[in-house]
Amino acid sequence: MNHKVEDQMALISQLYPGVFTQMVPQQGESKPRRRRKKNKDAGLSGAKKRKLSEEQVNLLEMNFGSEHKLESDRKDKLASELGLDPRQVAVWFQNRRARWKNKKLEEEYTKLKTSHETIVVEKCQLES
DNA sequence: TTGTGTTTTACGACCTC
DNA sequence: GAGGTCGTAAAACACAA
Repeated sequence: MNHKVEDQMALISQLYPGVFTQMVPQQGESKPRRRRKKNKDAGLSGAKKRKLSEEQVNLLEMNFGSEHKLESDRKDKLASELGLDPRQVAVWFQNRRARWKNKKLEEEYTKLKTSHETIVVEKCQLES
């Protein structure tokens, strides 16, 4: 899929070793993850995966805007407001945090890349 | 159409507190 | 143990050819 973030982190850590050591634990010899069983959620009685409505997403976004983490109470309240399973709300927040983190990473990468390019230009000017 | 790339929803494995 | 991240499967969607 999308390897942009990995590329960015590779470049950043090349330029600034140690920057991501806390965010990116070394997974060098990562263990193989087990494949998920297909359509295990028989709880939904064969229901297909459904996109959330615009209204639901809007309310979730509003809540995410005010607080990125979700206490049990707030999760249950939100879920009943949205007519969703609390588990769906929790998953939505997990995925939203992941997207937010990627976005931040991308911004950070752009900033670092720009400043790196500026420095390279300055260096060339000084050398010439 | 349909083949293909991207986004979204959902879950398993593992980690942390 | 509950709830977090990470990696990824699979459905949904967008869209060029």
